[in-house]
Amino acid sequence: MGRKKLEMKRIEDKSSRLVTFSKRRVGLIKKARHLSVLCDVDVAVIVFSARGKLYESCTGSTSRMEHILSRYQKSCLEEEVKEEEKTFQGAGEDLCKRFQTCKELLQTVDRLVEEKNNNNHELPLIEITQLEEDLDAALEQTRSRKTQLMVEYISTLQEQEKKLGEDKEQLEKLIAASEEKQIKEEGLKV
Amino acid sequence: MGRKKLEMKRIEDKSSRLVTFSKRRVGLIKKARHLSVLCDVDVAVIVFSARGKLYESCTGSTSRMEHILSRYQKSCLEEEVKEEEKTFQGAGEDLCKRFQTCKELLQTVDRLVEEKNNNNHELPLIEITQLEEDLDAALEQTRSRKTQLMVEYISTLQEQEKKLGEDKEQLEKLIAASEEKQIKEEGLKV
DNA sequence: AACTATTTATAAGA
DNA sequence: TTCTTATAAATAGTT
Repeated sequence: MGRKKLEMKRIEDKSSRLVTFSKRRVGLIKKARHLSVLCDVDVAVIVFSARGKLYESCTGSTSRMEHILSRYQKSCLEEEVKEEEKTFQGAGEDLCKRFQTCKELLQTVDRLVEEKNNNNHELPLIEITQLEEDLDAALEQTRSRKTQLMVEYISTLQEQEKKLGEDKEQLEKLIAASEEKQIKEEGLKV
Repeated sequence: MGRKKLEMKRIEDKSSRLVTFSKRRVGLIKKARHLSVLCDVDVAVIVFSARGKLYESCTGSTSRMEHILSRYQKSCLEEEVKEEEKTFQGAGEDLCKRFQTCKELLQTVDRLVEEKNNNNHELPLIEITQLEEDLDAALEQTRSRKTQLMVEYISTLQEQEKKLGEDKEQLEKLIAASEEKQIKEEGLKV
């Protein structure tokens, strides 16, 4: 749309490329807004310039990028589940597929944690502590098994400790009694 | 761009709105692709129709929505940190700010976990187990403190158990010896 | 930043 | 939907 038709390939002249980027980026975001307003739909646009600068636009009912991205991820998960249900129907295979979905959730979590770590190389101790505590809370539903095993183990050990303690007491009494007896007997002998 | 200039507001006629949605959606994604190709940049477009259907486009170096969204979130976090560093300079306040950033990460994790839970109301046991194990792995760096305390506690108990076991053995020997002595003495007496 | 010749997108109609 | 076409919008190259 201009004096000359452009080939659909990277514009080699840097200056032209930057100018075109500026113009078309604005144009794209404008078009996104129009689509959103005219058709009453949610639209998000994310652009990263060659130098990594972020340009974003989010229009529609929420106008919050965070929200539309959350909706996007949810939508993808739902789509996956549908696909899985279509393609696989055996119980075992279905399980494997659901498992994969979990895997992907975990990859996202992994990524978040990793990015967090990369951003703040030296988290203060207090923050690490808080992070740990809060993550613990978030995981409460799923991570109970391992903790439970440990608790059970502790409980077993505590019982053994108690039992051994009682045994020890009894044995000490026996020894005391035995010694008393010996003393008496020795006393008698003397 | 057509026979008539449109007002920039929701198209009330449903049929027209749907047709326009279809046309402009395709147009928007085409423009996104052109921007990406011509200027050699990464572009993502997400559209949700009024009925919740997802249309997406991701063009550029990665062409993976997952990747550009991860980059987006990273970029946002970096921006936040910058803003914080600009606005706050006291050590205490800085800590509070970083803490908030952590909070937001955790909210995202919370949301993911919650959404996952909402999507699959009845996760199979095997899957819960895997989910828990993998989340555990993802958290390894941050959640060690609590586990460590438990491990230390177990270790203490184990030591006590061992010590008590040894004590018990010794006491039993003493009793045995004592009894032997008694028997001898009783034997002598008889 | 503006301008303007062209190309592109698309609203309405078939 | 799909195609056609008149017209609006976007924009490439120029200033």
